[in-house]
Amino acid sequence: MRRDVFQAIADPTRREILNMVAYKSLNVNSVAEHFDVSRTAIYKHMKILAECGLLEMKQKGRERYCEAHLEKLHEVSDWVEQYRKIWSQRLDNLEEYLQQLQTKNELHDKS
Amino acid sequence: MRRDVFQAIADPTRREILNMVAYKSLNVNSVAEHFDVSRTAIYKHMKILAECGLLEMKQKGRERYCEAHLEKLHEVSDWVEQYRKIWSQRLDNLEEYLQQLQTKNELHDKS
DNA sequence: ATTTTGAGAAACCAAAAGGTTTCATATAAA
DNA sequence: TTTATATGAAACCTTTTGGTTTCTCAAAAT
Repeated sequence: MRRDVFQAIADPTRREILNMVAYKSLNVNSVAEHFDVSRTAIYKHMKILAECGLLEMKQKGRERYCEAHLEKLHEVSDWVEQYRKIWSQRLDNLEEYLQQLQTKNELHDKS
Repeated sequence: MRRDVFQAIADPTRREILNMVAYKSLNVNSVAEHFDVSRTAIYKHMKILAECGLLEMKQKGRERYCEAHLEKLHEVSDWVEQYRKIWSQRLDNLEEYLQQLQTKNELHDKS
């Protein structure tokens, strides 16, 4: 049972669940109603999200309200950020190179 | 065969492969050597990365060099960024609230 | 020309993922 | 008190995943 954030967000249904509870807490049933799979299936997705810390379930009477712990996504954020730096740096370099090329051509045209 | 970026990066071996080729291209065998599973297993991981656009395989003689297309990670970057905004905003609000509380207490102490 | 090497494909397998239906239990509502 | 509702757990099933071994093929090296 690998239960890390990367694996948790790999499933599109779980990403959608996360999005639903990102702004306001919802109980299990109201989340499940938005999908056309069984409540139990959705419950299991929510459990996975909870197990890796992306969600917290708070009992309130017989209901259980789920709130997102978005900070947990920092793991993904940090991971992707290192690569974003690389690829945007490369884009910048490319742009600069093209700019230089352009300048050279303009000089050449004038001569 | 769901082949999206989120699913591709869910596997730790694939994340490591991506990291290996992020800075310089490597052929299949030299990537495989760094892991203790079979070359074929690693090859399949690389194929998955290639199929979702995170990797490009370029034939060179009998070797095949793999280069990372990190820009493809923008899908993840964009997705996580929307939530990062939310959670950092919430942290800011909390901090501001605590600051105000502190200020109030100081005024109270002086009276 | 023969052998070695790098890579891809095929067939197969066990475990994990994602789903289902059914049952149990606690709380709320009638 | 009885009934309805929200949730959790169990047993089960199918497909996908991650791995294996074996085979083939083309390019390099001998």
